[in-house]
Amino acid sequence: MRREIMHVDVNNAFLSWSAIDLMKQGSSVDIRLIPSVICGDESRRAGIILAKSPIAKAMGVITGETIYQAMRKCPRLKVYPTNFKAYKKYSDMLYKLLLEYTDLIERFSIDECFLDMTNFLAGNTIMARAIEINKRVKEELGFTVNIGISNNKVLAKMASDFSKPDKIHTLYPDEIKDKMWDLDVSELFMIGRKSVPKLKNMGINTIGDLAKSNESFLIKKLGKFGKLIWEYANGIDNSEVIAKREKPKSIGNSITLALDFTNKEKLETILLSLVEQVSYRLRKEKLLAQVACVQLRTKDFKDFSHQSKLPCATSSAKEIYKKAKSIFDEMYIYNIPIRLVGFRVDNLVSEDNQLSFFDDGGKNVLDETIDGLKEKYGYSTITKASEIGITKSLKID
DNA sequence: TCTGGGGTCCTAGGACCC
DNA sequence: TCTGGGGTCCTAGGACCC
Repeated sequence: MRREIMHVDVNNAFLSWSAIDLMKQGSSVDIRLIPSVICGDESRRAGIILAKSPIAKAMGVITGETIYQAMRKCPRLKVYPTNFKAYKKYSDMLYKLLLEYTDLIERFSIDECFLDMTNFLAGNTIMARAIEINKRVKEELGFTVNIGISNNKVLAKMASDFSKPDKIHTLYPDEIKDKMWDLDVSELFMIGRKSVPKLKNMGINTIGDLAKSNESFLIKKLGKFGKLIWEYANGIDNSEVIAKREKPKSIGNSITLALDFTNKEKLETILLSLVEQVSYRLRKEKLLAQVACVQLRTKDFKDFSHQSKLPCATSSAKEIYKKAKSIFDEMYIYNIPIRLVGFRVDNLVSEDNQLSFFDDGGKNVLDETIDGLKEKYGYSTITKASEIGITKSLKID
């Protein structure tokens, strides 16, 4: 059956949302209209550009570069911090509005949704619906969206990426050749930095070249990924719009340190703090972890990670830290400056699945008490000694 | 004063078993 | 002291997305 799929993409989400929020707080400038960027915290060495205004863009500022590079291109640049609380709020407002049009919405990221409209059009055309959504978002929420329309997700997503902002585009199968095949192959969803040179070496420059290339040759060269991108280039995608959020498959946190650390005890303290954060999130999701994974990044940007199975599925900070510490001991190399420490848990299983087999799933009273307080007063209110230690060492050292 | 943080999925190689 | 092939599990690393 032919599906009716829409992809809704907020134009310049972080910058637009920050702009609206700043004005709501009394600012008289609309930062969308001046040379401005949203940027991570430079003092924490996270100073990279996350969004830029049209004027900043015109001056050559690009997403992902450092604030230092951006300032050289555009010295008058106004820099604003991220405000994820506000972003979440506007994202939820958009989602709520979209729910008036269909029950089948997949929140693909904070600023993108897929809508399956197939059984929700009630005699209207999907284009009429898109026009209405576009208008209402602008008028009621104060920002603009691009909407892509087609019969599957990948085509709808490609369509929403055509000219911006505040536009509606279709990309039906009979339009693929005209609208998509002339684009550079790097524009195709899932083709990133590393794949472009590989494809160019094979003489594949445009999406059309990819579509017309030999599928088995691509599979031989790139495996499953080759099949996937060949299908995308030909507009083939049978994946469903998934409305309800599934449980996460892994949970992790990482931190770039304000300074490179070589000291083992300090790194361990940071690791403990990450384990506490991660295990808290794990318990909130009512999940248990079976694998622990420690990630380190050196001063010169070499990443390495080690993982190991936990003796039994657990969400206890103490149990998990025991494993994390032993993994770290085995990885730690004396005197190598470390830039980033990360910790994640993997192979997650649901608490209730597990409890029938193990009496307590490694639960512990201290974790539960702390979680209760965190729920009541917010995450930062109560911290174990290790977390306080962290804040201090990050600031003082 | 180079280069964030949160995820998912895939692959390759080694260990181990039959 | 040398040898095959299949299967599964585990780990490290790397690609992609936003």
